Amino acid sequence: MLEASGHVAEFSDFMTVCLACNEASRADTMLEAHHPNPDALPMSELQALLDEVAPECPACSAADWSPIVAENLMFDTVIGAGSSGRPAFLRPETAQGMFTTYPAVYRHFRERLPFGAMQLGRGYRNEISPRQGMIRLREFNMAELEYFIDPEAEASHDFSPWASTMVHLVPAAGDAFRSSIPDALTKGVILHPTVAWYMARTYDLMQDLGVNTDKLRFRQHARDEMAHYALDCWDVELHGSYGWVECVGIAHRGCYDLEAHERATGQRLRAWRNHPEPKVIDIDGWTTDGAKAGPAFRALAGKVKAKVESLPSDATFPASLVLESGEEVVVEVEHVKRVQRTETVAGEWFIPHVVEPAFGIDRIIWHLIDHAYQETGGEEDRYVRMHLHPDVAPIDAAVLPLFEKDGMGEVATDLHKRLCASRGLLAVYDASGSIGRRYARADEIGVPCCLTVDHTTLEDGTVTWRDRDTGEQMRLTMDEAVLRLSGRR
RNA sequence: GCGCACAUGAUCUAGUGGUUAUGAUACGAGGUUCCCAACCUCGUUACCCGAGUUCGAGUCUCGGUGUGCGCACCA
Repeated sequence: MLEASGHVAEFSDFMTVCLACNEASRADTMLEAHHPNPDALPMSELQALLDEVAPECPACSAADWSPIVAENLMFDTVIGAGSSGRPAFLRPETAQGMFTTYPAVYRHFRERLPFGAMQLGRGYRNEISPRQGMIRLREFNMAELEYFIDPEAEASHDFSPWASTMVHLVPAAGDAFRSSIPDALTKGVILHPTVAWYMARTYDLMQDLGVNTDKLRFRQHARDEMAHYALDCWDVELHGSYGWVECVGIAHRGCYDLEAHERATGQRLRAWRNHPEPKVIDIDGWTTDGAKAGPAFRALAGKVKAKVESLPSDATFPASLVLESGEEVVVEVEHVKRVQRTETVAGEWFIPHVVEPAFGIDRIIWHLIDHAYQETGGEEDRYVRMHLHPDVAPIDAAVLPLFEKDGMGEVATDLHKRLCASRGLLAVYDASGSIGRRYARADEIGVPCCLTVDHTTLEDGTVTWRDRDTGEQMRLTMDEAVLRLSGRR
């Protein structure tokens, strides 16, 4: 499967080590001046070119290189124990399983395009030196959607909700600019409507998760950067402490993947398209008479048949034919027969195209936190707030009795229990320290609101609702507070 | 992978070849306080791992691991 998808080849770098200083370099990178595209060379040709050119080591200027070794970015492992173990790789992305199960998904969607399959899972890459904390991991989480479409069908996405939403676009050619996504599609900057559609949907998702959209941009892959099969590809980049980081890739992969797997396995990975009107085809030509041609041509019979069937209806026999493989044969009248019939063709099989939005979960979560984290005050009076969107905040509310006496503790405990019993809600109870200290604790971990129980609560059942972001307070009955919080879910 | 640096409670940090290893913050218990990290008392938690040198190593040496930075790498 990984060979079919190109990962075995594509995820390899050809490395060579300088025998003088032990510095490892990529052979193809060093030979860029001597070949138009050394990246595409097979290993043996690259080795020959390296021997011929003998480039200087970028580290020590020697020109004495070890034989080229293929370094694969996939982790290899062994399935099973001892000598019965079979070599295997940890997947570098989740996508491939969705291509190989395409026939089942196609059936599941009752054989009608468009449809999509999604997968959430881990991928593994043998990064040489990961660094950058959660940004480059050897084991990471991703969510990928393979959305299969008919390349000839008119896309009918409704872009009206995004008509006035200006986003930051960095096209492959030309300067960055602000535009709405539908405008960029109309102007031909975004090449495909379905790609534009997922860009728009992704923009909404990022906003709903609490990404600061001023720190979001769409960057189009340049031609030479795009995987060779992709027709168009836009990354969503988020800006944080590491600068602009690719967090989502939305790629139009054409029919590359299904075609590659079909070629590798022989299994049909296609969809059926009816013609608007069934096509009536008159077949008028020749074929071989197997009973006569078979014994006459033996091993060549198949090729003779192909050749004869390619002849026009006015061909005459006997005839001397040159086969595709070069042999010349004489075909007699008795070897052939006329074919004349009418066929009705209702439609055709074709390989769907696929648009793939792929989300780097860890990178997105990291940026949610990066964007939400805010320090105010100075060295002495630093105050930290985590402005997490309420939908992603792990704790929905904090219940704070002003004091744990005169029954306030009991009322607060009851309120806390009520909140936690509400579906999808998680509240914490905190009675230690001054009230300000408890607000600070809650702000620091991003609790969107605090509910404070005081003496008035004992009299009329109202609590103070304090907003994390503004510090503003209002009085609500406990019923209203519970309702409000569960309504957020 | 190469080079350089660093590694002490939950966090930040002081420190020295020699009794019980600083301090602050945080956290817990109690007190106080009627709404934004106040204050008082008490309390819990640490020298990255392994080997070596030494009477004695958290401190010195070597190796390992991890993290950061530079180079390379980043489909």
